[in-house]
Amino acid sequence: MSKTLNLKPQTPNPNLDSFFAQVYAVARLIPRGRVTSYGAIAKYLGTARSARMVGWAMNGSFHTRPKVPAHRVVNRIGLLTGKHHFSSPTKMKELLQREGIKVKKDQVKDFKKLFWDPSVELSID
DNA sequence: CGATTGACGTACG
DNA sequence: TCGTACGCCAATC
Repeated sequence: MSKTLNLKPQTPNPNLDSFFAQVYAVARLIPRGRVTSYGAIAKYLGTARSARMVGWAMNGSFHTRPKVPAHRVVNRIGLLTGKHHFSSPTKMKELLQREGIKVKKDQVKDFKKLFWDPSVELSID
């Protein structure tokens, strides 16, 4: 094939490619009306120290299909830190409220109660 | 190519 | 208990 595969690996590390896919997969598993944190997902994937990468992966989630409920992913204190990255800074809040989650000033109410931990819900039992 | 940033979290004082 | 420092790793300047 004369057609050279000028493939520019968007992910230099093939291992990381999986990482992003896993992040999306787990995020989609978040039940409606529940939330989780970046660290929880990272920890579930075995990269607890790379919680930042989870958020970075979320950046691509918008153009990833099926769409990922990124609004259900907040930081460890239940703060909507990523709201600014949505269509509208209030979109994330409204999406959560739409699912019955009460949000007060970018803070998820009863966060601990609504917290969906993949390493627990998807537990090894 | 080097330095800085970023949707976070943990460790340390 | 609160504030600061560091680590992660990719993307951007």
